[in-house]
Amino acid sequence: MTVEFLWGGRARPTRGPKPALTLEGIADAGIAVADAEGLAAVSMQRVAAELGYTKMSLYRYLPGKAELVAVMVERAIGEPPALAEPGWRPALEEWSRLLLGRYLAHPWTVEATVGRRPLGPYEMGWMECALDRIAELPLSGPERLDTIAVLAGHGRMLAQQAAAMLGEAEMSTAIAAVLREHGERFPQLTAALAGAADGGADQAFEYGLARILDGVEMLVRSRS
Amino acid sequence: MTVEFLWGGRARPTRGPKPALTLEGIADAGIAVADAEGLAAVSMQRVAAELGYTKMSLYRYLPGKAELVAVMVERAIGEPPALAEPGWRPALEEWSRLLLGRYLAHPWTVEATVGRRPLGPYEMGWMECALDRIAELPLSGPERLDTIAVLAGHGRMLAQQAAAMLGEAEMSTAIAAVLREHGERFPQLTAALAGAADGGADQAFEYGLARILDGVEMLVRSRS
DNA sequence: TTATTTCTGTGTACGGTAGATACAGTTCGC
DNA sequence: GCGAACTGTATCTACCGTACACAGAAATAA
Repeated sequence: MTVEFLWGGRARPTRGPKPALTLEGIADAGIAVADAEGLAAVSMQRVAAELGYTKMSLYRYLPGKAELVAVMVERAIGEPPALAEPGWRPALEEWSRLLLGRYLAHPWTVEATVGRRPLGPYEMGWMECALDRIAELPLSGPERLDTIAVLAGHGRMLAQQAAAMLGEAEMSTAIAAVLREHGERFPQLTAALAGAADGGADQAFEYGLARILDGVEMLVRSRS
Repeated sequence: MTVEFLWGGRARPTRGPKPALTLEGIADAGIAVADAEGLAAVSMQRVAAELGYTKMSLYRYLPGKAELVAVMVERAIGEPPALAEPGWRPALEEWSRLLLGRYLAHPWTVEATVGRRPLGPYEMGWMECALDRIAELPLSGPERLDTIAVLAGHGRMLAQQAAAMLGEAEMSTAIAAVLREHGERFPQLTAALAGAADGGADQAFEYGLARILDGVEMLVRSRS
């Protein structure tokens, strides 16, 4: 259902009144709501109201809410990039940072893409353009897939973490508040957090990215 | 709100009738529903019906649904393990595999733990016990935190991926079906998937785990 | 031109959700 | 025994997604 909607071309009928809305416009309205108030605030009613129409009119453009969210995700992630960096490692770094940027620009995309769901053309395009840059490495097909999956997962995790801190004061405030009271039960956690207050999320992303790519580079070197 | 509920002790009042339910029993009923039919099937009504009570009676034990899910997650993740393996790397491997096991046993926990939310005692205990095993490494506090965050994120990603394949035939069926039609647009993806059909998720998890820990080991060695 | 067909947006209705509130019954401390 | 405190229940509001019937608009066929 959703997969046909994402991949199938939608032919405009010739008869009848001109449609007042467009699929893209509806999705953009949904994205605006999600950006401002979170994915939970996105309802048919809300999106339709944002456009000045009734919720039922949206069903002329989409089969249901699942498809709305799917299209929103596709447009939020956007077209896959043209990677400028030469060499597989800088290219993967660039790819990872660009993907993180998309996630950070629309933090709700992480929430919207958990669980079983079909991928859209853009999302597949992102995978394709990363795989293209590591095609020549001495890695098997599954290994290449797993490599970019780990990188994408790392970006998702960090975007989620960054979004959690966004509305809050400093670091993951909930943790801090709890540690102030139960710190003695978690000495290592307390100690590790004491040395924080630096770059935060940016630092964390680059640290993980470097470790993952170091690991990939080790494997590649061992096979050359 | 949720954080006080997870961390604050609940004192039983002395007067009045005996409670017919327990918080643990309610959470377990919720877990049973989520295991069998997914997190979406968990509603106050459904959980109460499972116990033979009306939904409003649950509000005597929990402030709301958010707290129910939080308690469900805590019980599903369970007590942090006592890591048997000696040495930091085998210990982290054990920790990662155990965590993945918990996620796989209750796939909805991944879905239930996206976005900003307070951590419970068990979840913090998992972090603590991993941090304890890498406390002596030449890594800064944030680096130690980021290390286990990357590992946890990898486990989450894989559990999610495994859950997506669970109800389906072979590999991520949606991708396969799409590639059958639009394969020429994604040559690298097609090629990479052609060499699959092996261990699948298990293989993918071990691959990523090895790469990440290789990267950490490189960093540790470079500082010794 | 008129009639017909097809599509648009809307109004209504239904079953589901979370939760507030008011209430009747039970059980303890005094 | 009595009153206070607590239990579970019934009722109510406010949403949610969406199925369906319908009036009006636009393009085609007559």
